[in-house]
Parts: sequence; C-alpha cells; structure tokens
Amino acid sequence: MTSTLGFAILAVLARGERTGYDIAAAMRRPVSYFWTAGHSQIHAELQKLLAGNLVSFETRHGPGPQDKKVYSVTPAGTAALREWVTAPPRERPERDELVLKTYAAALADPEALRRLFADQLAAHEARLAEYEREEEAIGGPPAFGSPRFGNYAALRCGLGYERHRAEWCRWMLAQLSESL
Amino acid sequence: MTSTLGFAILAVLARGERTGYDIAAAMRRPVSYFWTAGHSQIHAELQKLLAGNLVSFETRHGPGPQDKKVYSVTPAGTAALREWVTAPPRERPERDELVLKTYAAALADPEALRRLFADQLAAHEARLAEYEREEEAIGGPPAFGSPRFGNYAALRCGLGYERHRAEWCRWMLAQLSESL
DNA sequence: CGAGACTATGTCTAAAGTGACATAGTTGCT
DNA sequence: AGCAACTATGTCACTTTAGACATAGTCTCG
Repeated sequence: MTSTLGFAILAVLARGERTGYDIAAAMRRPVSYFWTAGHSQIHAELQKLLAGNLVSFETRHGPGPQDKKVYSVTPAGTAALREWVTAPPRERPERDELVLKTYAAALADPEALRRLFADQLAAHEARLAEYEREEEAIGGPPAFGSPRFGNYAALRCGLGYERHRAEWCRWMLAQLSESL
Repeated sequence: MTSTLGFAILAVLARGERTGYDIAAAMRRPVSYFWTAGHSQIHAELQKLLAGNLVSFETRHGPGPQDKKVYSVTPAGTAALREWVTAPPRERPERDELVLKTYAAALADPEALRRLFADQLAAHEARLAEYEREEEAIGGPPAFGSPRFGNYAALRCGLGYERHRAEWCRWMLAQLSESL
C-alpha cells in the first residue's frame, strides 16, 4: 500500500542515492513541480518505505547534528516502481482556485479583476520563459530509456501548461477590456 | 478564516438558494470541476458558514427523513465573497501523477506505457468533445457581469486544458513509437 | 403495489498534507 | 571571531479530504 508520495520518492531515488534533505530539495524546485512534499512528510514516508524494504540507507558523516542517511532503492523498490509506472493513475479531483474565482467573477470589481489576471499572466509568462531556457539548454528530447527523457517530457508538459494558462489569462483580460 | 471550500460554496449559493445536497451535486458534475467536495465536507462547512453568519437557511418540507434546509447567502456572505474573488489565490502545489509516472518512464515497459498514454488521450478527447458541445450550446461569451459568464470562462479554461493535455499525450505517443 | 433510484442530512475514522518547533554541526563571508 | 546561511533529521499539532456508515421519506416505472 505505498502511497503516491512513496513512488515519488522512489522515482527521485531511482536517479541516484539521496538524503531525505536532498529529496525534499528536489521536490521544491520548479522543474520537479509535478509532485511536492515538505521534508517532514518525506522523512515519515522514508520510514514506511524502509519498513517495506523498498529503500535502504547508509549512514555517513556529514554536517548537521546527526549523521546523514543516504538512501537508495532496493531491487524490490525498483520492481514496485516499474509496475506502478504503467498502472493507470488514480485521478484526483481538479481544484483550481483561480477558476473558482472566475466562476464568481460577476460580483467582482472589474479593475481589481484586471489586476488579478495581469499578475497571473505575468507569473505564467515568467515561468514559461524559464522553461523555454531550460528546453533550449537540453536541445531536444533525450533518448527514451535515458532517465533524462523523463525530465524532458515533464518539462514539455509544463511548457504546454504554461502556454495554455497564459492564453486563457489573455483571453480573460480581453473580455474585461471589452466590457469597460 | 473561511476556507476555499467555504468560498466555493458561497460561489454556488450566489447563483441561487440550494440545499447541501444540491451543492454537492453541483460540485460533482464535470462543468464545475474546478472544485470538488463530498457531501460530508459540505454539510460540515455549511455549519461554519452559518456560525460566521455568511449563509442562512430556511427549513422546508421535502423528501427525505429530515426536512430540507435551503441555504442562501447573507449580505455579509456576498461581501466576503466579493472581496475574496479579487484577492490573489494562494497557489497550491502541482501534484500530477501522470507526469510523475512519465518522470520515471525510463524503467517502464514501452508497450504498457503506450497503452497508458493511449487511454489517457482517449479520455481527454472525450472530455474535449463534451466541452465543445457545451460551448456550442452556449454560442459565445455571455456578457461579463452575468453569472453565466463565470460558467463560460471556466469552460473555456477547461477546453484549453484538455487540448494542451491531449497534445502532450500525442507527443508522448509519437516519442514512444519512434523509439521502437 | 413493489423495487429501485433519488432526495436529504449527518457522524465517524483514517489518510494526506501544512507549518511550526527543536536541535546542531559546517561553511563561507566580513 | 562572529554571524548568517546551509545541511540535516525528526516530532507535533492542525487542517483538509476521502470514504464508509446510518437513516428514511418520496418518486417513477413496470
């Protein structure tokens, strides 16, 4: 009964050994933004994975009050991950606060609404520019089978998402200025 | 300290009085899919909104073991909702299981992966077709200021999302067939 | 007239996620 | 020498969400 978070950790660990701290850091940065967790959650989940024999760790000396624990995936962990990858994802409900706000837009002050969407658009454009820089740095799709393919495919999804979102914001702004 | 769910309920109630059951039904259907909640959550949240004087109810006789409670938004509720609509949304972390699976795709069996994405593509295309039917039924953007504008804008976002997602699935399938 | 679907409100438990608190060594800058 | 930032693991309390369980009247179709 490994949770999705468990598999997220396994997926990160499949690229190489990491400490809990490293995993938390990896799940905070924009590129790996398809799953997020705080370090408190990660440490707890690592205990469960350990109990299930899906990961193992080595203690090493490092900075910090305690020795660091460097985790890696066990063969059983790799097998579980492989099986999970192609299993149909359980769909989680959409929860989108901005769309919800839009749904109630009729009540709002149009000028405040314009500012809201202008800010959102700017944020999406900034992220889009960042992703485009990253895409250029990679050059093109790495070979399928290379772990870097996964990064590229995720980036590609992010690019599409930011474009769709930015376009929707622009459409909203156009609607707003038309109604003035 | 009204939660987002609270505002979701207020947004639904702003369109007219509803019972808790009606609200739950509205939040289950595809169109209103930008926020979801089970009826148990809704009843609990209605208690809180009631305590905050943001909604009120009238008891009416109807089918069911107890009399039904027909809720409507109070002036204080409308004011709170209006203010919330233009406040910047707190961003919630992306959690996307399919992208996470893709991130770990290197380990997977290509044929099983192909099936996974073919299924996903079919689901997105089906939803897209449904949304397109709905869009055609509406005809075009209702006037901003009409509550129906909110529905249309949300639908528009859904259309863009499904298109982006379907395209990404198609790209993945193309990558997969190239690598065979 | 009976079966099943629909209306309707609520409780309870468990899991998942958020954010603060606790602790403390190392590294690099000024 | 001192301060701040970074590394590093872990606990605790709280909120949110999911899903089962409980209960029971009404409506529709055959």
